[in-house]
Amino acid sequence: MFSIGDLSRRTGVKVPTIRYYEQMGLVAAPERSEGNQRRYSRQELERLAFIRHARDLGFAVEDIRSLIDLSGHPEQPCGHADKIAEEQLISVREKIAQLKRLEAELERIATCCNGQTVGDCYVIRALSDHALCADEHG
Amino acid sequence: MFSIGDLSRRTGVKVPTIRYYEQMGLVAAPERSEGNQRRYSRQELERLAFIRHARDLGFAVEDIRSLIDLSGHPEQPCGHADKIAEEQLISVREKIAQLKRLEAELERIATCCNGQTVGDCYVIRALSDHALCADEHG
DNA sequence: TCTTGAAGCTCTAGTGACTAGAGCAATTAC
DNA sequence: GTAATTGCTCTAGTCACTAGAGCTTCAAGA
Repeated sequence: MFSIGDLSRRTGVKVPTIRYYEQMGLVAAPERSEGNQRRYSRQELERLAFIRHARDLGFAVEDIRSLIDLSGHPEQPCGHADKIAEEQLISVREKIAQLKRLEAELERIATCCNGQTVGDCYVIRALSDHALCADEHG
Repeated sequence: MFSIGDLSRRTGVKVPTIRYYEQMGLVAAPERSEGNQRRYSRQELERLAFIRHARDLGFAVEDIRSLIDLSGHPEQPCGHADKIAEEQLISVREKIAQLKRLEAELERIATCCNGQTVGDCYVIRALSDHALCADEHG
């Protein structure tokens, strides 16, 4: 049996976060010691590692809930799991595209400032006047 | 003079968000009509457009506060403004790098599933077993 | 002038995914 | 036995909004 601290060290999930996941129903409430401390089995360790891994990949808690539900039914078709992963991939790609637009604009703004004072600072001027932007962002 | 709705239409900032910015002290409390409704001047319109633009570029509200303070002192050196923009650029680049790692991993996971059921679904297996990952992420 | 409907007002609470802190109790190592 | 560490519950804070209730004001047409 593992204490909550053991679980935290083995999965990389912080102790308060584990308790938060329990509150949210992502992990089941575990057994308790005589002194009311949480005691986890290996199965619960694995589930938490699964959650950690999915969070690292950017899945929302609700998606993780679905994936956990699915993994409890290994005989069902996996179209739903594939769909969740694919949508996550699409969402990550959209975020990358948006951030790249920002990067381009910021790069232009941050490197074009040859001014000495705020009065002729390109950063401030560019923010004040959208017309100075190279293209649409946001 | 503009109503809060005029301001919203002209800047693209939603009405509740304008009120929220006022509460946060990002925009000053404007004059009021006899019936207690907000009435904005052109100057306030421009400030809100500045804020909108900076938010679109991903600046945090605290950074925007600094940039606004700076823009009120055009005679001061603009090193601080440049620094804020540069740090924002660095932070955007870090986010892009992290998301690209996720993209690679998700692509591998989402496209490798040739299974029919959850039991042999690569998405579920990859999440359960970090050892299946191509490299470190998260 | 009256009426109607849109727009405005304040206030509270909710979002997501945690994080921080207070004030205790239990466990573990020496 | 004792001291340090770890654990417990509970509340509140983070960020940047967003939603909703219940009310008032405004602008345009009849």
